[in-house]
Order: sequence, then C-alpha cells, then structure tokens
Amino acid sequence: MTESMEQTIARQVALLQRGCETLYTPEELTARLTAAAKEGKQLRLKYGMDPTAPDVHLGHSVQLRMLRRLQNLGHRVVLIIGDYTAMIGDPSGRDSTRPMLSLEEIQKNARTYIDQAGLILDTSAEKLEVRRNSEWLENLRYADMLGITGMATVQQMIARENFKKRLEAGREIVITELLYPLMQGYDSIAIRADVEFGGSDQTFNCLLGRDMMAKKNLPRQIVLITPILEGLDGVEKMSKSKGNYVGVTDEPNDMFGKIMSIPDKLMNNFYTLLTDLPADEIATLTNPDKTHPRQAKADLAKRIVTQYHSADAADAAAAEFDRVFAEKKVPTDMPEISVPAGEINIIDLILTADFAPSKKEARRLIQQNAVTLDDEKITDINANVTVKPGAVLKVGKRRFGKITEG
RNA sequence: GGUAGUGUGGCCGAGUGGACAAAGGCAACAGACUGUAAAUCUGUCGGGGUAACCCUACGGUGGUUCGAAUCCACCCGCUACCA
Repeated sequence: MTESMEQTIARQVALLQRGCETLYTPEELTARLTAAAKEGKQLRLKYGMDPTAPDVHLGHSVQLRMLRRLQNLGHRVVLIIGDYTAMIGDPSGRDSTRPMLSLEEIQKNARTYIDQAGLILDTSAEKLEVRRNSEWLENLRYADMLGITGMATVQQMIARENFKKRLEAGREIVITELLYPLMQGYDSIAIRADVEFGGSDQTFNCLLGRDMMAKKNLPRQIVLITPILEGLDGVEKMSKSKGNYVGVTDEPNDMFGKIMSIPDKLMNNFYTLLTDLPADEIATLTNPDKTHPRQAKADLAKRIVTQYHSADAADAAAAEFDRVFAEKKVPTDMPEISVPAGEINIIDLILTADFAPSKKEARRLIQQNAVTLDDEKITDINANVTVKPGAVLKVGKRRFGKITEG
C-alpha cells in the first residue's frame, strides 16, 4: 500500500524541520506543498547570498543542504546574488557599518559563490535559477522606492534586536542600512518566492519580506530559519573572517583534521546540521557512554569529507590522520622546502619553510621543543644544520616539510 | 555650531607621568597528558639581537618633561546633551 499524499507531505515537512530553528509556519508549508503537488507545480525557494566574502563554508551548507532536500522533492531553488545590495552592506549580525564593495569584486565573488554552492545544490536548469538583484533593483525609480519604503514602519525597524542594540549603545546606523531589509524583501516579491531560507541572523529580513508580500496581496512567503553553526573554536559563529571555518573546497586531509579539532560539545550540532543521520543515531553517537567521542568525531569527519570529496578520500584522510597524530609518523605528502646545499642556520631553515612568521617566533618554537629535523629534536637556537635532501623538518604537531636542494 | 565624553595589542577590555611591550578574558601557538588538531594543566603570545640592549606600538601631528598610553595644543573618527 502506498502512502497517501497527506502522509507524503507530512513526511516532507517533518524532514525539513530537522535542523531547522523556526519555521514560519509548518501549517502554511504543508498547505503550499499540498497545493504544489496537486497542480504539479514547483515551489520557488529563495536563498540569497551576499557576495562580500566568496568562499562557501559549512555554515552556509546548513541552508544549502536543506535546499537540496527540497530540490530532490522536485522544487526549484532561486539563488539570489545580492550584487546590488552588497553595495549597501547587510547590517545583520554585526554592530557596525560594513564597507561597500566595488562592482568587480562583487562579480568575482559571485562567480566563486555560485560554483561552490553548486557542490551542494542540484544545478540542473529546472532545479536552479540564479538571479542577481541588480536586475530589478537597479532600475527602480524614486517613486518605486517610496512605495517600497512605505511598506514598513519605523517601529518595525527599531524593534529589531540588532538596531535596538546599536541605538541603545549609541552607535551609528546609516539610513541605507534600514533600506537593506526592504530591498531583500523586495527580492522576494520580484521573484515570487514561496519559501525563503536563512540563518537565524536573517530572521528579521526574511519576516519583513513575508510582510511586504502580504501588503502586495501576494501569497506571503514561508520562512525557514536554520541555527547558526559554530566555528572550529566553539565560541564564535563560523565565518571566513574569523578564520574558524571549514570551506567546502578544503582538501580532504585538511577538512578531516579541522573537524577533528572541534570541541566535543559541538559534535551534536554538527551531526544534526551537517549530516542526514536520524536523531536517535546521533544521540547514540554523541553519548560518551555509548560511543567513544574520538570515534564519533572521526565518523563525523568522514561523513563530511565524503559529502564534498568521496568515501575513498574520507578513508584516506582518516588513515592519514591516524598515521600522523596517533602513530606520530610523517605524513605521506608534504610540501617541499627548497634549500641551498650546505649548512644552514636552523632559524633560517624554519623561515625558509614558512613555518614561522618571524625569527623570534622560530626561536620560541625551538625553545619550546617543537622543532625536529629527521627525528632529531633541535634545542639549540644557534644550531647550524647540514640539510640532506629528503630530510624531514617538523615544527609542532602539524607542520611538516621535506627538504629538497635548490 | 557649542559643551562634555571617548579612541589601547587579532578581538574584548584594564591602565591617568617612571615599576608599561601595556592587567585580565577570548582566540592563536607550543609542551605534557590523552581519546584527536577534544578536555585539562603548564608555558608562549610586536620586531631585531646568543645576550646586554635596540627599534616600532596605546587614533594623527606637534609640545611640556630627565621621562608620556597617561599632561597640553591642534587635527581626525565615534558618542551624548544643547542649538
């Protein structure tokens, strides 16, 4: 017996609520999915990206993966490149004004972004539509703009957490920043979005878009808010500028290692938001009485590497990780350090390898017993060493290099 | 336009004439231990020098002083109150 359409839809809604912080609203989503199924129509799923920082990382993947699930159900993603709004700068998630970007930078970033998002999304023509919001924002006349600004109130704006804080702290808010959410909302109108996806810092913007659509007598968009993914430090949100991110284009070994470095307490969130495992399995994996945390984390890392590379690459990365960090052997692949033949001062060698940013730092590393040349610990900061091609220089636990003559 | 306040290291945040390359926290790095690049503990954390020591740095430029992140003048940014 096959399940009824109601059951199918209910299952889909449940699926989407996994790893979703808030859904405005489940009832509307059910209704919209049902209507789409009856009419054989695709839902239009809006996801906007601000092309200010080009690299897509696991933080973005939370939303992108959710979009992919809906694509798999037959729906269409409308990826909006905020090329026009990037010139203003989104005030979300920050407490000060952002700098504006040049058009060339924006275009370049957009390109990278689309390519990398394509690693997660289905990029076939019927499932993905890429739009730039300059298409409709660029040609608005002032009168149009008045119509748009008329759709929101000052009360709405200042009630917003982010602006409220800045207002109270007495930090400046430029008027164009108030316009940003309105323009993002107008994007929803322009593309007739059925659902908009965003991280929790996008709640205000997404809900305003929903409101604006209602004022235009359009079916208001459903809003699906995902939690913010923490970065590798476990303190701040994952972001490129904080350097605490895993990029979707990171090399397998690097990706694996970075995930192994997350604090244990982050595992549950990472499992929930970045894998498709059912909740009960995640509970077992992240319960230290049932699964050894090291095992659980390696499993997580493998799953993620598999998503962006392959199962083979994941196995290889896991093996390499054990080799280097558990067995303390040298990695199979190392960058080469080209050094002139003969004697060289150890500090100069470390600098040549680019393993330290300054002589002082190199000296400290030696004093801290972090430097090894061919298994021999170097403890004398004045040491002059004769380098043999093929010798391995190790600094700390993670920096390795093979010496070549040149 | 007036008055008052404020600007410190990657970030947050102390410091109001010498003991300040500048408390403390976060992040980062190293070592020990381990279960890993987790947790914990210890150490490091501007640059040059083996060192003594030198240079650069507390928004900018000058000044006072034997000596300034700290005092003064002007300038720049931000904020508040007033107009």
